[in-house]
This record gives sequence, C-alpha cells and structure tokens, in this order.
Amino acid sequence: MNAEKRRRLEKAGWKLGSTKEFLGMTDEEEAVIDLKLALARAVREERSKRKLTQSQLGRLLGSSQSRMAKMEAGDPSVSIDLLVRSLLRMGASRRDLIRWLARPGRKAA
Amino acid sequence: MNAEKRRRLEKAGWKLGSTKEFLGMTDEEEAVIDLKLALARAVREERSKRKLTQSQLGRLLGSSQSRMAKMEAGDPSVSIDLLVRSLLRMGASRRDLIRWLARPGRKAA
DNA sequence: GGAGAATATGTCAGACTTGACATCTACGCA
DNA sequence: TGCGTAGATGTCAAGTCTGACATATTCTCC
Repeated sequence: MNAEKRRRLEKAGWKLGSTKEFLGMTDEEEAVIDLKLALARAVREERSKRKLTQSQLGRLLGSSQSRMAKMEAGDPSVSIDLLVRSLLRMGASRRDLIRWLARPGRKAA
Repeated sequence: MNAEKRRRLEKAGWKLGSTKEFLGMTDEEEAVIDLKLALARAVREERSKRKLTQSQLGRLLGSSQSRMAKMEAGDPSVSIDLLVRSLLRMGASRRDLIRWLARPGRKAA
C-alpha cells in the first residue's frame, strides 16, 4: 500500500487518520474496502447499462439518490449487505456477483 | 422454493411468517439468505480445519462464542459484512471468498 | 456563461447489528 | 449419574447503517 492508494481512499471518505494509524490498517480492513469498491463499480456499471439516473435507481430500490451516490462511491457508511442486496435487486445473479468480485481492483498508479 | 427449504430456513431462525408472506419473499431476499448460508458454512469449515472451538475463535476475532454460533448458523442478526470480515481475519483471501460463494448451496431434499 | 439535469456531500432520527452475558441443551466419559 | 466441555439461544445497551432531506458541485447543452 502506498501514498497514491491512500489518497484514493481518503478521497473516497475513509477516515484513515495519521500515518501511524494508516499503517495500522489491517489487511482485513484493506481487503474489505477493495471488495466494497469492486461492488460499487458493479452498481455503477449496471445502472449505466440500464441507462438510469441515480434518482431513478433510488426509486426503483426503495431508496434515495444520495444513497445511490454513496453506494457508487464506496462510502464507508455503505455496507456490503446493501451493495449486494442492491445488485441482486437489479436482477444480478449470484454468478454475476462472483464475476464482479473476481475482477481485480484498479491498481494504484 | 418448497416446504422443505422453508423448514430449513425457519429452523435457522428466519421469521418467514405466514405462507402468504413466505411466498412474497423476493428472489433477492432468498439469494441473500443463500449467500449468507454459504459464508456461514465457510466459517465453520475454516474453524474446524484449524481445530478451534467457537470460544477460541471468538476471542481470536475479538468477539464472543455466542456470536460465532450465530454466524455459523446464518442467523438473521448476522450481516454479510461480519461474515466476510471474519473470514478475511481468519486469513482467507479474496480468492477463497469467491470459491466459497461459487460453491452451490445444499439443495432442498 | 447560464439554466437545468445529474451527481456529490453533510446531517440526522430511526432501524438494525454487535459484543457480551446468562442460560440452556447435547455429548463424552468415568 | 454427575461433571466438564462445546455449542445453541435469548436478551440488551451501545454502536453502526439506512433512507431521507437539504444543499453543493459538476456536467451538458444552448
């Protein structure tokens, strides 16, 4: 993990605190974040494919535009549960989920 | 979905209510439950492989024996996040997660 | 360069999840 | 039978997540 990646994550709203705390981020935390980002990308792509706005998708899923934005940004306030449920409600299959998880996350520059 | 499966799920603590409500369970809900059960099985198998008791694993993960039991039972009070985090903390890789998700759930008898 | 649509960000009350504890059941063994 | 260990189940205060709303920013045409 490096500075570039740190910037990406902080930009996405993860409160990583001091460098010390940052270095203390466990592998598990990092893996969870990456996993969420993969699902977040999937939500955005599925929405695009359907040519829906965030507002429309929010209505469709019984939620709001702002939460769609947070989901797609991988905001820390969004759980894996919510991401998975949303994808499934958009009609994705378990197979699709697995495909998205298998797709490697963007490497830091 | 059939009566056998329903019995399995209710046994596991899912409050499915009347048949009407049960039939109203959406595909998304069912998919989420199956997914959780797959992860739950994975937790139990990983723990067995390490020859740990639920108490030991609980201590290891900073949690309790009772939560380990609930996790392994796929209890409704357990989130996908918790299951995933637990597996990762046990040293599982993203690849492992995917393998477990890809493994088909037990079919109703 | 301004209007309107789409998306992003901040906040919060209410809902849900968590670790912890107490208690209960099931099994093995002497 | 009684005891010790492992696992299951119920409950709850404290913590986290959710949908909703308000507001801000970015994008896209003209």
